[in-house]
This record gives sequence, C-alpha cells and structure tokens, in this order.
Amino acid sequence: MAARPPRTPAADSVTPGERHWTGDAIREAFLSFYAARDHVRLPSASLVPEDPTVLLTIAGMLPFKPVFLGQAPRPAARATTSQKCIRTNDIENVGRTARHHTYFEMLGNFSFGDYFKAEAIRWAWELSTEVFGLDPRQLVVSVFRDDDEAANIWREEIGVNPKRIIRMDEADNFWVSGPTGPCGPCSEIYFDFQPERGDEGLNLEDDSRFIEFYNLVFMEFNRDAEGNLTPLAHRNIDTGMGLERMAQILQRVPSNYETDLIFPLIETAAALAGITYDSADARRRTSLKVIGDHGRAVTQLIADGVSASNLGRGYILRRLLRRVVRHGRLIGIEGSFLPRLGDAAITLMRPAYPQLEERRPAILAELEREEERFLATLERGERLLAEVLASQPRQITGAQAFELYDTYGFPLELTEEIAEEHGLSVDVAGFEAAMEEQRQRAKAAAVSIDLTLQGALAVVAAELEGTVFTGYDALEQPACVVALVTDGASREQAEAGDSVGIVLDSTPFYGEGGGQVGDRGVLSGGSAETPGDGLIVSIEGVNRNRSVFVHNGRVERGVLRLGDVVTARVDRSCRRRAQAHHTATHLLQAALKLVVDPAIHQAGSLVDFDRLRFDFHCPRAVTVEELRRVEELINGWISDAHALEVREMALERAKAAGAVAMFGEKYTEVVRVVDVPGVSMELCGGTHVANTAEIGLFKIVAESGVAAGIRRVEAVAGAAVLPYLNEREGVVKALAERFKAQPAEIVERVSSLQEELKASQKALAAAREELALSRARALAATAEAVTAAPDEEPFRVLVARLEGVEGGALQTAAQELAERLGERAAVVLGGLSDPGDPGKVHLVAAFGPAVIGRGLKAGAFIGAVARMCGGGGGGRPNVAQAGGRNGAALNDALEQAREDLRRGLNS
RNA sequence: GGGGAAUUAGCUCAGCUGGUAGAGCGCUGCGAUCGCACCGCAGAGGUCAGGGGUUCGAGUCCCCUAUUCUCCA
Repeated sequence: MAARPPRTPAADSVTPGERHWTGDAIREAFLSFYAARDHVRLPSASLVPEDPTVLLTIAGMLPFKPVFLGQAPRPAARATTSQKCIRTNDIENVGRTARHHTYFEMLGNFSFGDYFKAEAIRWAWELSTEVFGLDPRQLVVSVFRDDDEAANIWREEIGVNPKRIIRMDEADNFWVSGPTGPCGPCSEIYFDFQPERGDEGLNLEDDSRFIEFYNLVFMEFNRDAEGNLTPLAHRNIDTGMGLERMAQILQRVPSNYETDLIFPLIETAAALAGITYDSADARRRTSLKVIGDHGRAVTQLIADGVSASNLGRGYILRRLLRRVVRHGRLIGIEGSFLPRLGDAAITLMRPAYPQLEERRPAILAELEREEERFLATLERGERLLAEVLASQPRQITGAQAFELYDTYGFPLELTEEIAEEHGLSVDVAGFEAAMEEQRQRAKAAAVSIDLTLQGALAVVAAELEGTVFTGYDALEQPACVVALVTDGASREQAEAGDSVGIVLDSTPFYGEGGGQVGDRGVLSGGSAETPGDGLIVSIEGVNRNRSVFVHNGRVERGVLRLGDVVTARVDRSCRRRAQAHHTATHLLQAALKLVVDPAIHQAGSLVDFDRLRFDFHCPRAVTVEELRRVEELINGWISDAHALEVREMALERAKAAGAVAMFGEKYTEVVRVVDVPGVSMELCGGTHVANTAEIGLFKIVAESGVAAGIRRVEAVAGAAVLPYLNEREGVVKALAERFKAQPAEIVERVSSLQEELKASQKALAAAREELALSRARALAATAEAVTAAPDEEPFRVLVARLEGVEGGALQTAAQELAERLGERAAVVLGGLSDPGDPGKVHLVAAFGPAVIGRGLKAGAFIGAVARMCGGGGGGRPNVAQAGGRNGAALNDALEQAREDLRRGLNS
C-alpha cells in the first residue's frame, strides 16, 4: 500500500533503512520468536469454538480455556499461536474509532504451569524492543495495583523508568475468567506516540497518545465462591498482542484500518464505488472501514463453516454481511459486490490461512446467495414503507419503523432516509423504546435456563482418568468398574432393577461421538476363568464425557459393585449395522462431492443402527437423478470390495494426504485416518467395516432441507436395508390388494381414479346448479304480488323451499330469480342441502333495490329467519346467506318470512 | 432460548370488519399477420401449507404443527 503520513510526530524516531514490517512478517516474527524459546507453534483454532456455550472465539486464549480451568490436558508446557477472533459486542464503533474491529488476530504466548512472570516480562520486552525495534523511551507499562513483584521486575531487571510504570486497579489490570476460578493480575505494554510530552502525569486512557499492544496475564490465584484468593498449584501465563495494533505502530499509520492487513480491502471497495479513500468524506471513510473490517470477518466465518441463518453464529454472520451491503450502497456501489470483496479478502489473507483458498468457491457462493437474499429483503421493505407513505402520515411512528425493522429486517437508517425524501421524520425515540422492550423480553426469557448446571456424571468424569477404548479390534474383554452413578449421585453398588451409569477402566464399547451412536451390549459377572455370581447388566448406550466413557445400563440380575471385574461384551449385530452405516456415510460424502459439487462438506451426521443421516452444506436441492447416480456409485464401490485402511498419523501429514476433516472440529496432533483407497479419506474416530463389501447394499431413503443452505440425505445400508424394504413392500402390497391391481399398475390406477373423481365431482356440481336453477325458474311463476297502495307497482315476493342445493348454488339461484323479477323482488329460498339430513338448513335472501328502499335488508332479514331454525346468518343488504340446524322448523320459518315480507312491503 | 411476520393458480401477489376464491405475468386454443413481436377473444390451472377449534357458514377469527423470512439474546 501507499506510504501514509503518520498522525503523530513519531516519525523522527524512524531511522533510514529500517525494516518495513508487513502484517504477515509481524505474525511470523512473533511466532518464531517464541518457537525459538521452546513454545509449540499451534495453528489458529476455528472461529467456531469447541465449547458449545460460547458462540464464537472471542479471545486468543479461548481455545486454551479448558486447559487453564484444569478441564483438559495441556497440549504442551508452552505454546504460541496467532488466533483469529470475532467480537461483535460494540459493532457500532467499528469504523468510527481507530481500533475497534469485529475481526482481529491475537498473537499469544502461553505457559501451562511452566514459566511465569519473570520470563514472560523479559521476553515481551525483548520481542518489543529488539525484534520489533520499538524505542524503549516510547514504551509505558502498567501493572496491577498490588503486584509489586511485576513492578520490581520491570524496574530492576528490565530497567524501565519508574515514572513509566503505572499502577492500575482491578477493572483494568486484574483478569478473571468468571465469578470463580483461576485469575490473576495483568501487566500491559503501551506504545507512546508522543514521548516528547514527557513522563509526568501519564494517562494511559488517552488513546490519542497511547495504544496498548501487549497484555500479559499472570494466572496465579483461584477465587472461590466467597471471593477468597488462594495460590494456584500450577501458575499460568496467558498473553495477547493485537496483530493489527502492532501493525499500526510499525507501519506508522493513523489507524488499524490503514495497515496492510485491511487497507487492500478498503481500496477494493473504494474502486468498486469509483471513489478513493483519501478524497472520501468522513462518512464514506467510515463506510469503507466497516466494509474492510467486516469483509475479513465474513470471509473467515464462512471458511470456518458458518453459514448465514437466523440464529446463533449464523445470525452474526448474516448481520455482518448485511452491514457490508448497506455500507456498500452508502458509498455508491451498485449491484452485487460481495463476491468481489470476498475474493479480495481471500487473496489478502491467503498467505496466513491457506484453507481460505480451498474454500474459495463455497465462500463466494455463500456471499452471493446472502447478498441476493438481503436485496430481496430490502425490496420488500421499500414496498411496505411505500404503503405506509401512501397514507400520507404526518410522521413515521416508532411502532411502524420498528415493525419494518423487527419483522421485515428493514434497517432504520433506510427508513429515515426514505422518509426524509418525502419530507417526513421518523420517531426514533419510539423506535428505541420498542427495541428496548424487545430486549427486556428476550432477557427475561433467558434467565430461566441455567447453563452452569452440571450433572453428577460430569463431576465424576472430571476426576477420572480417560477410559481406554479397545473396541476398534475387540468386542469382548474383561474390565474393572471404576465408577457407578445412579440417580445423579456416585454409588458403591447397584442392584437388580437399577438404572446405572458405569465407568470402566477400559472398554470395547464405542462411546457416542462423531455422529455414531454408542454401542449396546452386556456386562456380565466375572471372567471366563472365574465365573461370577450371575451378574448381568444390559447396556443401552454409551456416552463420552471428555475421554471418560459412561455406559448407561440396567442391572438385570445380581449386584454390581465398584471395583468388580466384569466381562464387557458388545452386541455384534448392532455394531455391525452401525459400522456399515458409518462407512456408508463416508462413501456418501465422497459420492456427493463427485456427483453434485466438490465444495460439499459435512454439516452434521448421525450413524444409527437402523439408518444414517448426513447433513451437508449445499445451496440447492439434490435432484432425483443425482441421487440415483450417487446410489449407483456407492453400490459400485461396495461391490468393488475395497479393503479399508485405518491408521494413525500426524495431523499435518493426514491433511497433506488429502484427508477430509470437518471444519470447526479441533483435532489432536495424532489423528485417526479412515481410508477407502481411491474413494474416500477422512479423519474419523468411529468404527468401520473392514471391507466395503460388508455393507452389502446402500439405499437412499429421503432427501430434504434442514435449514437454508443445508440439505439432508437419509439412507439405509447393510442389514438395515431388509426391514426397510419389507416395510415398503408391505405398503405396496396393501395398495395392490385394495386397488385390485398389479404393483406396477398402482400409480396409473390412482391417477386415473383421481381424474375420474375430479371429473365426476365437477359434473355433479354443475348438474346440481343446473337443477337448482331450473327448479328456481319454475318457481318464478309462483311469485306473489304484494301491493302497498292500489296505484303502485306491486312488489314480487317469492318464498319457497328448494331442496338438495348447496349454499353457493342456492345463492346463484336466488340472485337470478331476483333479477328476473325486477327491482321490486324479494326472494327467500330455503332447504336442506342434503334431503336426508335435517341438521343442515340453508337459507338465502336476495332483495331488489326497491325492497331495500323500504328498509328491508337481506342480511338482517335472513338472520331472523335462520334463528327460527336454530342458526344464524347475515350478509349484505341485497344478498345474504344463513343456515341452521333444525330442519323441522324450516316450513314455519319460511311461512313467518312470507308474513314478515308482506307486512314489511304493504305498509 | 424469546418475540414478530409470511405460507392463496406454474411465478409475483390482491382478497377491507367471516357470506359462491381474484389480478398481472406465464400456459393452451382461436382470431389478426406473409411470419414474428405486440394486440383481441376464449380456456385450462387452487382440498387458500397441514391439523384441530369457534360459527349456520372460515382463505378471513383462535390454538397446535411444519416451512420460510425477520428482530432480540
């Protein structure tokens, strides 16, 4: 990018020939600095965290949180990472300040019970001053108020000027992971853009002068529920250096946005809008910055397998995408541009994140799809707003603006903009009030669930060693009972009839995971050599709690005690069926990639005993023809009898070999690779057949959509195919019998029956109406003349029964009669719609204009008649319908109606 | 997790406070034209998402379910 003048007079400290630091170079320098100090260099974890209670990776240490909390083994004594992070809590500030981002990278070095304050401080200083070449006179450090130890190290060992060591309170320099748990003081390093202002009264909050770029957390205490601090047995170091901030400092630009980590995206967006960043006004600059920031965020989110949706992280992605589109419009970009922005983002970040390149087609497709969707939303909103404006209101109310926003996703700013074009204002205060109300509602509903609740099993599991799993090779083996849980509490023994959770030291039972269900089987007393007391425990399923396998079972006979040695035996037939489905799932993924789209990847999977379910990212439905080809391909592979090769290898090697990994899944360094040579290679911990021939047959049962952009294929394989076919055959047989047809003829028979039915229904309706009309015409002659005065033209009153006519036809008849009889006609028809059922009375009245002029209204009139038949009704003054339940009263009611008409018309 | 909205002809949508389901585009046929586009006339096409309820009567009101959209967390 072009060199930009620094905002501050720091330029005088630049020495000629000084190294130019690109963002990539800064990252590399950090990681290799710590790698040279025995840190294991780990790749950035996914933005989608393993912890299901956390929406996104919001900090560099998040992937290590379970390690710090003692819930997971440490990956190494020391580690260093560059972690991608997403934060959206103060999204409104993005682009308005120099440093707020939704997407950023956190460089970090970590010590898990290894080195502590002295090394952390020394290395941080060395890295900052010697590697990055920052002038010590331009650095300021902060320490926690009570942390004399850290202050001493800075002063004595490093030699920092005491005036440039600032003590801070808990709010700024004491780190906690939650109300309880590990915590400790921090120490931060700040860069001073204006060292010439001296050392007196330094205010680190002044971010026009200072920027914090390195935070060192010294985790040394555990805080209990009462707030007491006790020293930790293993003290940890957790640090974070904001990559964008360091780039801002080293590249001497006024904000993070002008570093080479983001600026190329801003330039891309500006070019698309036909403007330049330098000449843009403040509002457009802000929009450009938002696009630059969000462009990185959305690209990385999609690459990590997030797809836009209306909940959870999918919703965060959607919101970011829509903000990009909106700001694009604000700076004058017309038409679709997200794919081009995404393309630039991939190219920009590709050097550090090669997987972006692999996912390029999927990322661009998602961007395009989502942009299109948002444009449709905007169009709909504009239409609705136009309707509101058409009523020429004095202003747009808060409720109206909120409805547009809340229900139809139409942004407030756009409502304001369009209203302004019509010379109207929007009640923003009312809008905010409605929004606040909605927030309160959501909050009130949220407290009802308690995320901190942990079951007894989780507590037990946390204290145990991991279970050794032997089930890849063995289906039966002796094992020792190391824990028992019934009714949520740890027990010494369980008796016949008890439902119990059992942990064994080792087990052949597969624990539910990776989509595959847990094994079923039996634990029996004793071993082959020493038969027990007839103990039998049936196992219905096995869950995994971290690496501890919990067998859920029921004691059928005997007594199960802690410490017992039992024989654990997996149900072979169930296991075989699960294995067939699991291998078939791998074949399915491979086949879908070949037939439908190479970009297809898994979004979820279920491997059960009687079926398999595979969810995958795919923007459209898979066609029937494609499904047929997928089936053929898979059955071909099955009959080719491929022998599976399962081996363990280093993650990097597996990836290099082309093994399919799940996005967002975190893998250990050594992974298990399931290889169907030439067909499919996946990282997988599940159990599989030894040879594809064992699967026997594969049959797709259903294809459907689960969510926008996600499709689901359900299938059966192996032994599970037979029951499926039998069930289907049963249906066909029953149909064949009922239709007295050969199975192959059923479809034709049904459709011809349908046509016949439709035709005869139509004919019947037409005939009925025709009949009703002709009977009605015959009735016309029976109309009675009612005269009010001798010299006046008489009214024509017709009251009659007309049976077997549906409401609609009856009304047609009455209207036609009324028309024939002229504008002085009053027609009332009534009858049973079904002559055999006195419970369904239909009544119709049709009055000519002159009758209405006499104050008689068909609606009210027919209502009164219907009430005599136990019903009610109404309609318009000229024509009305009614009904009742009491057919026996119909004649009297009609007679009454005739009387009423006479009286009403001759007065 | 909690709100709001939508679902009507192949497509885009009307359908006001319950009273025989409509429009535009598309489709088919006929007319007009040397032929096409345009145009004129006629026609086909709907268990109003599914289920339950209220009512004499429900596309319309109420409840449940499904799908989609959307906001909040």
